[in-house]
Amino acid sequence: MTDEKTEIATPVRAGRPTDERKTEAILDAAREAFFGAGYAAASIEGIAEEAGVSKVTIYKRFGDKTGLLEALVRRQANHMTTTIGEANRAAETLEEKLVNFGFTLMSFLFDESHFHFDSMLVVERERQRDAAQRFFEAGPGTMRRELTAILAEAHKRGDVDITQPRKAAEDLLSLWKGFADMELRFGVAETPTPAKIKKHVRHGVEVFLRAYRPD
Amino acid sequence: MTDEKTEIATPVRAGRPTDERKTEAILDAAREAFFGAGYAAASIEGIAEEAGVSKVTIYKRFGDKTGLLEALVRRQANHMTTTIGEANRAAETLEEKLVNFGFTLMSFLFDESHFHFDSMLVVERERQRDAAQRFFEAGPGTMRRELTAILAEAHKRGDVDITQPRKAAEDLLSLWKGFADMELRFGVAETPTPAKIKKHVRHGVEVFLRAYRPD
DNA sequence: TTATTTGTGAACGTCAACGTTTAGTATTAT
DNA sequence: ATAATACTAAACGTTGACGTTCACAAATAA
Repeated sequence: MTDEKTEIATPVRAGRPTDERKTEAILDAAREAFFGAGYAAASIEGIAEEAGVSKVTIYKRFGDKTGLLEALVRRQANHMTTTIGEANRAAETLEEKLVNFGFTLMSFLFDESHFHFDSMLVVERERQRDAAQRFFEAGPGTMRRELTAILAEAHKRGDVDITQPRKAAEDLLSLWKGFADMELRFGVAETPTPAKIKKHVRHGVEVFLRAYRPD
Repeated sequence: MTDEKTEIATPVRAGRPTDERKTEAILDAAREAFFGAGYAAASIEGIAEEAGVSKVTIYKRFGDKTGLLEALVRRQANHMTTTIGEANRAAETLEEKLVNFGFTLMSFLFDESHFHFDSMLVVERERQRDAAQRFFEAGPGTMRRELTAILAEAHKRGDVDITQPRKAAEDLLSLWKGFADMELRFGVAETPTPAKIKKHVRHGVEVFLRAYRPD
């Protein structure tokens, strides 16, 4: 076996190799198009032009329009998973830890591109039920799980008085997401700055800790 | 003036009168179509058929597709305004009052038809900026104003310790809307029953009052 | 160089939807 | 009865988008 040295991910096929940058460009363009206009209103032709790519290339790579959306959802979900992985950092106090967690999370959720994505997926969830649920699992579902663990541990240490950590995690997530989300969704407010997000997250943590303080 | 008896809203024109039930039927059908499929994907032909009405009638009444959407937004906003009017009922304790308010509100927000409407509007808010903002004013905006007033008054009476009633109102609204909203939006949960809504609202009020109790 | 694969551009067929027109029917006031 | 208005069905022109096909250019391994 002389091929022993070749890594797993080396196809070594003849002919012109696929340009992965094109794949990324297509997905980027698809994101903008689907987010801005919604799935139905977005056109493959427009996406191709925006990506600087032939329409045929898109069909070769993704099959059809739903295939493109699915690939996009998968990439976006991965992006979210890694982001959340970074959110759960160590910190001195519980308050600090929660603020860190919340800040990373909300920065992501209030990011323009994710925000539109979220909106689109809601409309499309009937036809893309699997995709929507997978996305929930990668995003809010994981968030809830990790936050629940943090709170359960804090309870054990006596920092807070929480008998239903999962419910409490939902409370905190709700406080964070909060009204700013509604304002954004109806277009009455602009995307919040990092400073504003931090302030908002801190406020949420304060209210939360006041409600769940021990004794 | 022999016409003194005639009410203001009597045009008394010759010819066949317009059938208002058709207008309602069209708007109902439009709601279902726009909500289910999104604005772009919904078809006027489909709406006409669903409403049992000729396509031409829709164009006569609403001009074009955006006109139809605008009329729908207006009706939905009115519906919301009246619903919220009923939400602010008197009650013995503050807790009771808040639970009442929240329950009426959340029943409305979690209603299937409103829920989809909300989602659609988000995607369409770029092209329907006025409509979206008007809707926000009629809905969440009014909610926040009324709840702020309730909380400010409760603070005066010493029932709670709230220095920023508007912010606190947003907190409570956030707690109510909460995680159930996310689950619903991603299609991982069904529309909650009234009993579940009430339980959820009560939980929110408890957490809220614990965070903002005096002393 | 040659075989092989990626990618492009342009054209094509198809379809669904918007919005209009037309000829005719239904319903009302006078 | 007549005039006026609401409404319908069917057809039409137009546009835009999906997805395919084909001939050809580009890039690579052998």
